[in-house]
Amino acid sequence: MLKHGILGLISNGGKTGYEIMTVFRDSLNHFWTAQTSQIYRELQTMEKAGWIRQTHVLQSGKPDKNVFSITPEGHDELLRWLRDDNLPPGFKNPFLMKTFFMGELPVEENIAFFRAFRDASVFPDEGKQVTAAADMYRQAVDHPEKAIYWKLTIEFGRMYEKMQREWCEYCIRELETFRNKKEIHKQQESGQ
Amino acid sequence: MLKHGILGLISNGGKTGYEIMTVFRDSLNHFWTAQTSQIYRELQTMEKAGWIRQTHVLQSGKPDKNVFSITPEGHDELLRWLRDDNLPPGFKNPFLMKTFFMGELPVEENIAFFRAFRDASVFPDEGKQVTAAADMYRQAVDHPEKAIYWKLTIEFGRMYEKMQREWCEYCIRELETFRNKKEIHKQQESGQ
DNA sequence: TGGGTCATGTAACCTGTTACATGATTAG
DNA sequence: CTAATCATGTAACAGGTTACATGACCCA
Repeated sequence: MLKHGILGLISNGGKTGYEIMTVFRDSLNHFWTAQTSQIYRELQTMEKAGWIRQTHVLQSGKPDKNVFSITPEGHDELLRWLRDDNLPPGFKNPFLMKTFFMGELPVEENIAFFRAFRDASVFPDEGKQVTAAADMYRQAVDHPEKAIYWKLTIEFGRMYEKMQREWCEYCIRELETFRNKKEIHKQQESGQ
Repeated sequence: MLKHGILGLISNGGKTGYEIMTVFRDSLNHFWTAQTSQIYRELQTMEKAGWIRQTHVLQSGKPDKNVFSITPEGHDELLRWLRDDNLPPGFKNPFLMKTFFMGELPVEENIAFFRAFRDASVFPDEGKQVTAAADMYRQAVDHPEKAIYWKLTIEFGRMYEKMQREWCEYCIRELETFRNKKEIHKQQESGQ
């Protein structure tokens, strides 16, 4: 998957490992992450596979760099992957895992957990996003059709966050009802 | 993470590796997956860590089994994890990755992609869910507080699916508008 | 002179997937 | 008779994280 992300990124112009890392960090961070260590490793295997090709570029005042560009084989692979209706691999959601086993803790603590989760914005911070947006729109001068797809992924992030907040509200309501029922039960017991 | 899921599962009664696998397959499948190979490996390392303890049980008419139960140390670790507000590790969404690079394909193909995605139910099939629900409610006789948390995760799945369908609708609308604009542009050109 | 950016990587480790291997019982 | 269920694992590989290591230039 990361391999295909890299192919997509260099499909409109060669990039260094470092540049690829910055794009992941600044623009794709709301749906994928990648460390330099992994990027350089993937670049090596992709070159062996013939999907990309390396050019050593000498620079003055800066370290030399290795620019990776896509080969025709790499572009074929990119299209093949885009068209392939592979099911996503096993879905993992750590928050739901926690939620599932939360019964081990007091209800009050769980309500606090959901309140904190609701208030914590998971979506990348405004500042970075504005920069990323600026980059995108600069690219869009040449390729307006690229910007639209970026907008679609951003909209997903927004909708996901909204849904998550609503889900937290639902959880809080459910747990409060549950807690209140228990309270009444207790009071009745001690009243007898 | 899987380790903590396993701890949670055996916190209310020892289980075999096989039983743990069936719970992942039947009840937790909407937010986590795990193969037996991984489960048995994790059980080994968890035993070494002192979180769980193994009892060999002889059976007649069935193969012998190894029942794993949680130790006090394991239970401490479960609570520690539940309370730990660790950020989730790098979020990965293959669908958004594809969306981002979809500009490489014709718009018409992309619209078809979103239509297919919208119509494909990612949520586990009804039948299995009913069985899982029955299991949960059977458990709930003893522990009504456990069933509520399961309900919360199910509700997340429902809300997520709904959001995803709405997002697909949004994407289809955006791409149709984009396509229509291009069409008009083309007609104007050929009209000149 | 100290921190940020540009630039490249290695090593060890952990997590997850795929494929393989075995074998008894039970229900249709 | 055959497929499903119960039951246990190993081996190889792929993907991802953390920690470490180096070094020059530029700006404050």
